[in-house]
Amino acid sequence: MIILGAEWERLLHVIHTEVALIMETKHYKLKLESAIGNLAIDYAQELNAEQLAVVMAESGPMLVIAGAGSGKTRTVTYRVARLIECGIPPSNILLVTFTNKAAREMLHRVELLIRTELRQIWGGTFHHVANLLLRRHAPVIGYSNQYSILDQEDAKSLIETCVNDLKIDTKKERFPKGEVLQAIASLSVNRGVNVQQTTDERYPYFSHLSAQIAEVLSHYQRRKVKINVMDYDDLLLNWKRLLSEQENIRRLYAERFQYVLVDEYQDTNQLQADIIDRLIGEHRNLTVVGDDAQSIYSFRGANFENILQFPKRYPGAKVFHLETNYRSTPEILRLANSSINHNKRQFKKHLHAVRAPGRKPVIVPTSDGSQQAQFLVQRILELRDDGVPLSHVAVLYRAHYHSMELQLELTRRNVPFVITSGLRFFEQRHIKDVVAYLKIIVNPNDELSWKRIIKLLPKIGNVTAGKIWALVSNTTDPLKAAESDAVLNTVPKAGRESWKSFLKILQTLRAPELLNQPSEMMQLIVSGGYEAYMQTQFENYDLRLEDIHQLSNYATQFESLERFLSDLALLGNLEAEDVLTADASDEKIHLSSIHQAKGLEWDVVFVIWLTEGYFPSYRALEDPEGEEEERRLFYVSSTRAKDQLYLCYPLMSETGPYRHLIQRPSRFIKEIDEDSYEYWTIDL
DNA sequence: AGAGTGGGCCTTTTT
DNA sequence: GGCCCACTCT
Repeated sequence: MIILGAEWERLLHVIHTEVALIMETKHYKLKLESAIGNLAIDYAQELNAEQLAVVMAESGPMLVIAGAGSGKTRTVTYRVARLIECGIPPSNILLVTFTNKAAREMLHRVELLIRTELRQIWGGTFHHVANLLLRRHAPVIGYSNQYSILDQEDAKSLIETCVNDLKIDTKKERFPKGEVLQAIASLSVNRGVNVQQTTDERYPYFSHLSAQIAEVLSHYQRRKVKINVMDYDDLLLNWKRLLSEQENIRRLYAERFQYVLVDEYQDTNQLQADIIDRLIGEHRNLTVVGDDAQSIYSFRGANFENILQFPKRYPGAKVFHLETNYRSTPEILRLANSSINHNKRQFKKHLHAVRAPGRKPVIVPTSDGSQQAQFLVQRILELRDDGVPLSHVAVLYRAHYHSMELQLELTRRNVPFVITSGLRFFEQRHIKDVVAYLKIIVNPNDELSWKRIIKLLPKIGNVTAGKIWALVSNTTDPLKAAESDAVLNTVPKAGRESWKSFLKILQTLRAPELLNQPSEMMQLIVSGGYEAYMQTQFENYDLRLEDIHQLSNYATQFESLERFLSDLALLGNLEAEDVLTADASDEKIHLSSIHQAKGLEWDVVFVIWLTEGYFPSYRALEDPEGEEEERRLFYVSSTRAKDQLYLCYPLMSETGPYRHLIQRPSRFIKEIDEDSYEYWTIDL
């Protein structure tokens, strides 16, 4: 057999990682109870009976139905601590959570419990773990280890390029936009369903185009491999491929991860469930935790059948229930229960409160959105006078634009607030521009980043950028190729001077002493011309410059450029805030979409725009399962409150898609028990 | 081919 | 109220 160079390297790589993994992994088939006795933690003292049962359970598949506020995090934390106390090495545990922040917090709490540092434990989101694995094994499935990660916007624009390449006439007949195509691709991959079926089910008005759509998407798929990039879905898909196409790799990780815990299981999709199925191998030590009543991500492919059918898919699985709510007053819980009981498809549960009685939730009709905003500000200030700090108050809403009026009013009245905004920090233009420079240093084949930064230069638009890309791609060293005269002559005369200084920056960035110094590199990009560019482009240039400085500061803690870039791509919205701004939450009220409020809690919660069409949203109701999911969303929002809950609905709206109509209160308000709340009428 | 301007359209949720 | 698109001028 003749083995060619690249193939040989791939083999070497596989052998190398296998050996490394075997060295780390041993077989642990402990009976957990055999190790009780010399435990440092007094579990029975610190947990209630329901929680204790979960923590002490033996190996094997188990499902924990954890109601809102029932101490889910606590339970998972103690279970991990206990596994470690029983002798399971941390490196044999995998903890998958919904955000990376959640994983960090849980692991930190475990460290406090067992008084040891836990570096070797693998924890994070599915995407994060996928990235860790793929950085090791990408060559086996046809990528280089230096692949870049596309965010949604990048994915969208690459798909649009594909539509252009295929010369599809988007005018003759209305063809879906990049955003829709990206959503179709994503749903198909995550639900394990083909494009035809996705369009039929979710975009029936594009059904007749599904052959063309499929063509665009397969073009997109090949294109990504060619330029060595993965989008969010590829991370999961390629993780699954690794496990199903490479039996040796699957076996290694099945043996390595002796205990797998998955949090927020109700929001996993088919692809994620498949990955877990393949990963747990023969030992079946899988703990999944979640609450079917809080499944709110079907729009991105989550399938709450995963949690409902878990006992069937894992015969012999034990099912545990955490039904004691420590968070909310009985009044708030009663209202939430009375709403969620209208859902048919769920596990039966009897979530009960242990806290002392408090105030009844309040329903507040207002004449319109601006009166609603005035009421909120007034009530928030009264609460502050009564000793409730602003940081203990949150306003939640179904869609980001519902908060616009309130933001104006808060600003006008000088009430400080933080907002987990629609636009993620890292998706802002100036951040993406600077990061694109770094990306091509790591992955010089990254077409999107190339085009992004050269289009910032004067006299270079789509067309010229395309020509330049054609010249530098398919060369062994695209960064070097950019210095050729052929490229310079492609640039319009008026733009050649700035092109030359651009080349200088590229050269500087590649200097060996800057290798893996993302922070210094960013400073150079800014001083090398980007600052001047920002001054001409943005009226709030100084704020944006400050953002970049903070990011650069954050970058200092990374030992490699590639790690920094992966982290940025996979960091959620909330986490960005924590990472970059120390003072984010002192003495400020919190505005958030309900989705982003998942897992959080506040003393006082206001839910706004509880108006038919807004919440539940008309769009969501188009789907037959939409109403139940919207009701779960309402359940999530009301169970965020500890002491006080206010449900507000304006009767008239001057803005928004359904303006100038008399609005009706949300069905979610009408259907709850009448004596579970009181009404307030507002005079302002 | 790029850059700038005005009219029409649409408002869900995100790793 | 903001964003995208099409159109026009350079």
